[in-house]
Amino acid sequence: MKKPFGAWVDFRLSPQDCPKEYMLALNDALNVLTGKWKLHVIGALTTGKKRFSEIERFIPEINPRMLSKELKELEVNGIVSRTVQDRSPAIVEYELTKSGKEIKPVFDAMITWGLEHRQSSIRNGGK
Amino acid sequence: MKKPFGAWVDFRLSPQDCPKEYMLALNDALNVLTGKWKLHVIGALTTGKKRFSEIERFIPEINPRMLSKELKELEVNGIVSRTVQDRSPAIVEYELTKSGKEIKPVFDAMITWGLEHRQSSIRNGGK
DNA sequence: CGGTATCCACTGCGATACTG
DNA sequence: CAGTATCGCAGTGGATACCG
Repeated sequence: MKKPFGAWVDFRLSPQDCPKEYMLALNDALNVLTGKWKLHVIGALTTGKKRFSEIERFIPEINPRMLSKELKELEVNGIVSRTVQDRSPAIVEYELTKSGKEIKPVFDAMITWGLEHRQSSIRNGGK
Repeated sequence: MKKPFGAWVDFRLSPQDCPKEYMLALNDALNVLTGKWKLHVIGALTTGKKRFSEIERFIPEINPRMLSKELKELEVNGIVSRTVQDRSPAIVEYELTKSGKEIKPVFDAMITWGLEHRQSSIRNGGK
């Protein structure tokens, strides 16, 4: 962590001489983002704490099985927290953790790249 | 594109009122990175232009079918370029395109987040 | 050398129905 | 309300063999 990893280009990702921790970190980030609904779920929670059914309404096309699965994965990965309020009908609330909120710069980088990339794809007449 | 997208938190990702282009950009970025070997292939090519068999040696566990497939996808997505030198035994070389090289900040953001996230996971005794 | 072809296992995801 | 159970299918990826 001490040395800033200035250049990606300076190291190889595979297999021997690649900084293991960077690959792990990269994979962590990727794991958080893969799966059809992760982005949507995180997006839903960026507007604040929500209950299961609220998220469902936020992402109309998702089915409860998938939502449950994605939430569980995000929870295991420390991106969202799940809290149960023991009222008469129990209330379950999901919320982004600190890590979950801090993922924003990653999205921003992806969006920046994606927009620029789209532009150059168009310029090249490319697909 | 004019307005910098300062805050992710300011918009919802799903479904109606999310800036479509951001979602598209985000998905573009994600598409480039998903698949078991994409990261490795890009990593291999960050150290420069390489031939098919060189990449294979760089990623020993990959099989030719997968390498071929991943390279084709990366090519279609404008991340790598493929050039054939018409020597007697034809030489095929793969190289990162401009877009391919420019993806570095995305990786850096992911690594930064991943490293920090790992730290806080440990602090919380979590995982 | 730079790939394809074939086959097969595993998994992601959707649809639908059901439960404490 | 907040999920789980079951099924089924399409897509991903591995192993191995083969080709110009």
